[in-house]
Amino acid sequence: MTPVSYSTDNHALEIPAPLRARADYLYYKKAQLIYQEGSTPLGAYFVENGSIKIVKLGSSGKEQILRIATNGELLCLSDLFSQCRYGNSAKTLEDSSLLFIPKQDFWKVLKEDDQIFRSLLQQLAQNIRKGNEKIVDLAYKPVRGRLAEALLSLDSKFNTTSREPFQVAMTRADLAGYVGTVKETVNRLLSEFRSEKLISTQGTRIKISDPNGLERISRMYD
Amino acid sequence: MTPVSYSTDNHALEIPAPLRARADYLYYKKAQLIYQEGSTPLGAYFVENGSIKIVKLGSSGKEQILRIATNGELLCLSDLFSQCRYGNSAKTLEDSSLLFIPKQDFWKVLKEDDQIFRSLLQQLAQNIRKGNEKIVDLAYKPVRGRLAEALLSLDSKFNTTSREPFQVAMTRADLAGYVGTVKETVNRLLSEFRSEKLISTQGTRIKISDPNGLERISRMYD
DNA sequence: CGCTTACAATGACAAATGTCATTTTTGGGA
DNA sequence: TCCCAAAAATGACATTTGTCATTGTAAGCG
Repeated sequence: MTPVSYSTDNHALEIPAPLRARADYLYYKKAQLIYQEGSTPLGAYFVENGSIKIVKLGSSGKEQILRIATNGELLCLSDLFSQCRYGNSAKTLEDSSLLFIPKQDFWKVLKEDDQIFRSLLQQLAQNIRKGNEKIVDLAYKPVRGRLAEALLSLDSKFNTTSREPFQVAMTRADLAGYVGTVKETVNRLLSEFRSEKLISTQGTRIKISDPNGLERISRMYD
Repeated sequence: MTPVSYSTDNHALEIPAPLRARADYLYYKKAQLIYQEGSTPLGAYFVENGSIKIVKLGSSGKEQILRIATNGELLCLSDLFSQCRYGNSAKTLEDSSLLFIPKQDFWKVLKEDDQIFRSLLQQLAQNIRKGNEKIVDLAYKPVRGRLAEALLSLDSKFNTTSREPFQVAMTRADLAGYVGTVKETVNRLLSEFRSEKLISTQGTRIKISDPNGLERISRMYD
């Protein structure tokens, strides 16, 4: 089995065998806290299965979702490198299983296997790049555009294979946290999108009917 | 009342000798482009002297300042790690001198000197952390709060030693790009701050009269 | 020394978005 | 199946912020 072919995107990352070998399995139920901002990192977490939101609390307790990690992704890498306390928290969006590798073992593997080290660095650099794009979007793209973009990116992140309706374990409040707004605004804009035939919704589920239309809205302000 | 202590890091980072040994000296005049988003990284840049803005273009050509690098800081580290094109551009804010280390030499040193590697990783992790804080601020803190915060952090970044009036080579447009707004809004808010006796201005210069007041405004929305 | 250009400052206005309050819908257990 | 709590949806309203237009000011250069 050939390991490590980390493409620049987030589809089906493989967890390197040497790390997997030293890992413990952890199971979390939906909406559980994995680690919390301010506490001390004890090791690295890989997402084996499920989805995790990486969040940071903003003004008056609103949570901003920094990113969403799915299968194969590594959490809290930068915190391990920085030797500091956690700079953010991680919570499950749905029932999930993770791999946990204690700090020492983690560093040991990285020391021994330059290949893995490099690929993790690349994952880190990729996160930075995404983060920078998020900054620019937040600074200059209106909520409407950000929401359109978010729907597309979430859809591609979660509906990798199936053509099923967009189904994510995210409430409107989560969506708001992801986009950087409040849930009322999300609802209002989703209503607009609905009447513009860009999406349809049934309960929590959101189905994208016109990806090109959303794409256009998202790019309208670039 | 607890004394104000905004941002405690950046005391004079030293450029590691092994890197310095292999570096070329580059001199840039004010407002010059050092590298541009989309082009291929050839090596690493250290700021020897001066100040650099790391920017990314947003909607309708507005530029968002991702961070400002001063003495001892390394530019474009994540781009070197990611093996991708530059994800942002760097421009001087004032006449500056930089050290340039070609990619190969850079990696060589990192391979040989674990100490340096670690410290650069830490610098990178620190940037990520700052970036995440920027994301949360942009998402949830009003411009007024962000501007107050920016004035304090810029003051501490540039006026490390002297008690001189805040003097940065930044126009109001730069300030707007740093905070994530437009220059008119910056001007309006600076006027407010002025009439609230928090700052005073003479031309481009901004002097902070009441750091605690600004601090309070900045934290008002946390 | 004045000219010219870039920048700062301000006002009027419209649009986007947040807040608060209320109603409707949904989905999971008793 | 019904009921209830949680979530979605919507409306009214205030505020913040961006846009456009104009004026005032400062700084560099011949």
